[in-house]
This record gives sequence, C-alpha cells and structure tokens, in this order.
Amino acid sequence: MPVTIQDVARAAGVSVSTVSRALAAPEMVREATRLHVVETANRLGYRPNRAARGLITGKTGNLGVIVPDLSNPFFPAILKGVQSQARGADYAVFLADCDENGAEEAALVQAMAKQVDGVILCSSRMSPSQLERTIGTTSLVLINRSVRDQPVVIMDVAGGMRQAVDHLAALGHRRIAYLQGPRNSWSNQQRRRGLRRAARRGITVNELGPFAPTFEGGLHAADLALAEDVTAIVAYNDLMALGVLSRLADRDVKVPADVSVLGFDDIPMAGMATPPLTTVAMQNGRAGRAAVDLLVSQISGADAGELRRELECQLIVRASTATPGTARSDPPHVTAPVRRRRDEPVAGA
Amino acid sequence: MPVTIQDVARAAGVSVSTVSRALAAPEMVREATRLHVVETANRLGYRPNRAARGLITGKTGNLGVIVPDLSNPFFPAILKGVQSQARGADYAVFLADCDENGAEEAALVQAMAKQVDGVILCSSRMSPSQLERTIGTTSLVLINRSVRDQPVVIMDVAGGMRQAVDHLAALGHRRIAYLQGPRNSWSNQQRRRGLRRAARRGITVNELGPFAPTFEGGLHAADLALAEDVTAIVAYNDLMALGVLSRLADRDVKVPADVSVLGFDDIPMAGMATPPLTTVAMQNGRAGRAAVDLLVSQISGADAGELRRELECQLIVRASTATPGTARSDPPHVTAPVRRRRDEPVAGA
DNA sequence: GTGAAAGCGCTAACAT
DNA sequence: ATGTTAGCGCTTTCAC
Repeated sequence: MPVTIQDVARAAGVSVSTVSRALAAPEMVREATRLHVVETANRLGYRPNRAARGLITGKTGNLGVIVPDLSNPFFPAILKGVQSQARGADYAVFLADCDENGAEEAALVQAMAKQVDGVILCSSRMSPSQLERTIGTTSLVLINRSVRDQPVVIMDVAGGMRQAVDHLAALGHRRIAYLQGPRNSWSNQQRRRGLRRAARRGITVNELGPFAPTFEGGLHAADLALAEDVTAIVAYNDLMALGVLSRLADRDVKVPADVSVLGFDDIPMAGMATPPLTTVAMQNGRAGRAAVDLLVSQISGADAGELRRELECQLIVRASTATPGTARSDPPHVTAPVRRRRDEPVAGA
Repeated sequence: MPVTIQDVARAAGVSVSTVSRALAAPEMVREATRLHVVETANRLGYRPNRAARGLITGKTGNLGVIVPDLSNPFFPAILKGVQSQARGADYAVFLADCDENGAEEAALVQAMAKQVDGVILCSSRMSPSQLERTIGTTSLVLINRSVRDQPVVIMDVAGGMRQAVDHLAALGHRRIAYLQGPRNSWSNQQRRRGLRRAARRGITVNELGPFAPTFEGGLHAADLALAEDVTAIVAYNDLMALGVLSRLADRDVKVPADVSVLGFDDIPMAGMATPPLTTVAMQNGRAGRAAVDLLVSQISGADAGELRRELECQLIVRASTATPGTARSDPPHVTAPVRRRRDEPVAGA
C-alpha cells in the first residue's frame, strides 16, 4: 500500500539507486534525470521510509526527549523549544515521561536508544551512578544538570540569584528566607548555593525546608517562613511561590508591602497570580533549542563542538509589584504583622 | 557497536531464528534453550532493533501524537495520559507540535506515517477537507473533534454545560454571557451550542466575541461582558476565564458576589487563581489514555472495536467560591456596580 | 551518470 | 524443535 522507492523507480523508468541518488545526492545524477525522478516521486506521493534508511546509514533522524513529569508546567516550554528546533533540523522527536523516577528514566533511554540518534534529558532524576552508566549508550545532552564532560545546557542560576538579591537589597530587604525544594535535587543545590553566595554584607539568608516543590508545598512553607523574621521569601520555584502567595493572602499579609515573594522558573501563568510575583526566569524554550543544537552537532560533527551552553536568567519584576508597596522610600521593615500571629519569644533573632 | 541478534545467536551457539523465537514465541522453543538464549541476551545487553523488526512485520510499535501548541497548558495533561497508557501497551510515542497550523499538522502526519502504527490528533486544527484527505494515511484517533466514522474521544460538553447552568440557576442567575473562543473552532461551536441548549426557561445567554482563547483575550472580553446586563460569565476556556477574573479584580467587581465566572478545560493552576474559578473540567488524562486504547484496538483488532468514547465533564466548584458571596440566600442581582462604569443608555436591555 | 548487487537487523516461511 | 533462506525498503559499494 505505501509507495516505495521501487515503485518510483519503476514509474520513472530508472533504477532504485538512481532514485535514491536523485533524492539524496543531486549532483550525482544528470539534472534532467533528477527532475524527472523528483517529479515522479511527488506525483506518487513517495515518502522515504526513514526506518529502512536508518538501518543502513546508522542514523535514524530521530531525537529523544525525556522529562520527569509532563504535568509539571516547567517542562512543556522546553519541549516546545525542542520541537521547533528539531523540526528545523529535520528531526522527529520521541517523547517520554519517566514519572520522576531515575530508574525508569534510565530504562527509557535504553528503550529509545536504537530508534534515536541522541537523547535530551531534562532535569534528569537519575542518580550519579545511573547517569554514569547511561552515558555511552547513546549521544546525550543534559538540560538543567551538569556532569563530567557531557554536553549540557544550564542556566546561570548564580547570576539570576545575584539579580534577585540586588533587587531585594535595593528595596531595603535585609533578611531573606529561602524555601528549599527536594533536598537532593541538583537544582535545589544550585539555587540554594547561588542565593547564599549572592547574599552580600548585611544580608542574611535563612534556609527552610525541604518542601514539596508544589503549590501545596508553598502553602505549608509560607507558615514556616512567616515565623521567621524575614521581609523577603525566595521560593525554590514559581509553583511554591504561588502557594506562598495564596497562604499570605489568607493570612492577610500584604505583598509586597509586608513581604516580597520571589519565585524561580517562570512557569506560564505565574504572572496571572494576584498579587504579582517576582520571578527569576529561566529561558526554557531557548534551553530546548540549544539542547537540540548541541545534540545535532554532537551527532554529526565528529567529536568537536560546544560542550556547555549557559543561558542567563532574567529577573521579571511584574508591573503592579511596584504599585501597592511604597518600598523604595519606605523599606519594608513591617515585620510586626508577619510575626504578630506567632506568640513565641523573639529567640534566635 | 550495538549488540545484534546475530551476536546473541553466536554467543548462545544457536541460530538467529532460535533467538528470535525464544524472545517472541516462548512456546516454540525448548524451555532449556529459551532460558539459555534469554540469559545470553541479557548478559550481552541485547535490545532488539524495533525499526528493523518493523521493516518486516509492518508494525513499528510506535504511536504519534500531534498537538496544536505545547505552550497551551491544556495539552500536556492529555500527553501525560497518552504516555502512561502507551508505555503500558509497550508503545513508544512520537510527539509533534503543529503550531496551531492545520496544513503543518497534515504534513506532520505524513512525515510520521511510516514510523508509527497510528496517530492521535488532539484538537485537530485541520480543515474538514484536510482531515478528510489525511484519513486513510494511517490509523487515526481524534481527541476533541468528531468526524465521519473515525474513532474519537470527546467530552460530554452538553452535559457539562447542563451542570453549569443548573449550578448558576440554583444560585439565582438569570442572564449569562458566553465569551466565545476562535469562531470557527469546533470546540467553540460545541460549547456555544451546549450552553445555549442548556439554558432553561427564564435563563438567557448572551454570546460575545470571538476572542483570543488566552489570558489576554479574557482581559479584553471582561470589559465587553461588564457592559452587558449579566450576572454570570461563562468563558470559552479557563485561560480566558483567568483573564476575566484579573480584569474584574482591577475594576473592583467582586467575584462571585457581583458576578460568577465559569471556565472550561480545567488547566493546571486554574484553582490557584484568586478569587477561585468554577470550572467545567474535561478529563484530559483519561482522554489521552482512552485515545491510546482506541488506537491500539484499531491497529490490532481487525476492524471491530469501539469508535467513540465520550467522557463526562465535571463541574468543579472550588471551595472558597461559596465563602465570599451570600449567593444562596441572596441571589446576585448586583448589576449596578458592573454597569456603573459604562455611561451608555440602558438600551438593548 | 547509471545499474546491479550486497546487506543493514530482523522475522517468517520453508526445510529438516 | 531448530537451522536455512528470503526479503522488508533503503543506501552504497562496485561495475559499466
């Protein structure tokens, strides 16, 4: 039923090799022949079978992407970038969701390996040893995780945190709480250290958690943060930050008048939250595209090629954030309403 | 470099066919042989090349999914369902994003066709004729769109709208605005008609739009809705509804005291918006899984099999919705503050 | 410049 | 129950 190269050859009155060449190596056939073949192919609606081609060339023309969880709004943006860049490079993409499971992720790479030329791992959940074992199975590019001499696309978390601290410092904040995500997560370590190092003279960072990196985690974390003597809260990610905002609203704490809240990741819709959130935004779409670039160059370009692409983070201070507070002229020292709800002694402060 | 079936055969001291059988047809080889072969295969880390297998069997073991736009939070939930169900059935999945472009979508199906056993089209953007032409290329299952005798997974929009109207009627609402999405969208027609038909005696529906099915579209639509004499707004989707809520908040219109807002789709995070949104939720995860079921049965099961799976919608009335208003005892007739901002005559009311 | 033939990794007759 | 052979659709020597 499907049109094969044989069909085209027969219809065009040439051999299969000529058809193959006409389509793949234009300069190896006479122009007239090429035209005739191409015309015939189009007329019959011929589409080469890439699987068969891959069998002999060793290249499938496919890419694989594995994400920890599609319901995490963080990943679709990366996928979108991967998609568009892959299409541009004439690659099709396999997608898999490993359900936050490192072992499953490793298994998926194995399962994909034969059908793809390389795999992009987003925020890999593999343990270092699993990852080590997986490297070598196929070409690999990591997003949001750095390892050995493997090609990686990472975000300049340190830079982002520096921007965040500068921003908060300019608003007069001196004590910041960091709400941790999953303790052993590579991203959490990155962000935690980034923030700690960005803290300047006169600014202290209080690390709380770990918490679940979810809206609910934020709800929970907010109460603990309120118990601390801070005027700013930096959450592991935007999802948590939204939870924090929600809880703060319930407890009648004004944002940013009483407390500034910062998120990380810039998930879609974060800007729709009220009151608005300040976010250290990662460029997920660009990350996806960059990963495809690295992968493609690794696949084709011998052994050279870039190994590490670092994307800068952007501090997004949403419009109305500035409005309600009088932050600039009147730095938020309004810790009273925050602590008011806790009747514990001021110990530790 | 990769381990082939030849390698296993050699290592196990049997022929390739025996290896093939030992792995695929356990009952066709002696148990001892089978064990030996399987053990050898595992030891060498052999993984069959599915592309090569597909070349001869005609089955690839792959599924394709095409979505209009990955950045639309509506689709990842479907993808997640597809993923998990596909994995269970031992299928790998190709993903493509057609950027809301029907022609591109059709082209993607063609491009995938040879590498997959079937394709799932989510909210297809193809024109009827494009769709007609695409059918037959490969096995197809549609989600959120109904056509000919093609297998489809659809939502019981009519039922959902009935629930919505019942809900609003119980709260005392009599005049409802429907904010349309893209005019020619199949979903928009569905929802519009569903709502119109659900409207009972004494309840009128005011159709506005079309609007962009986005947060921004909602911002815009809200102002137009406020100019109408309605107490409830049903938006084409949750994204628009969030935009409406945001605009209403800016204009100091209280929800749901002054106006009730309903969305459709139940995108993740919709519940995090303040004030809370009432949503007619579609079961996207289940839809994805159902689509895989239909596709698999269509691929394997000759020509029989279910053709149409209809999933019920759920009305999600979020907890705090009830709190602020005194809706039950005091139906919202507070149209004054809504209209107050427009100084046009009451004409048309 | 073009055709004939070999073979990629695998399965499915067909032998034994 | 197992081995041998042909061939899936394609690219790529190798002849001509």
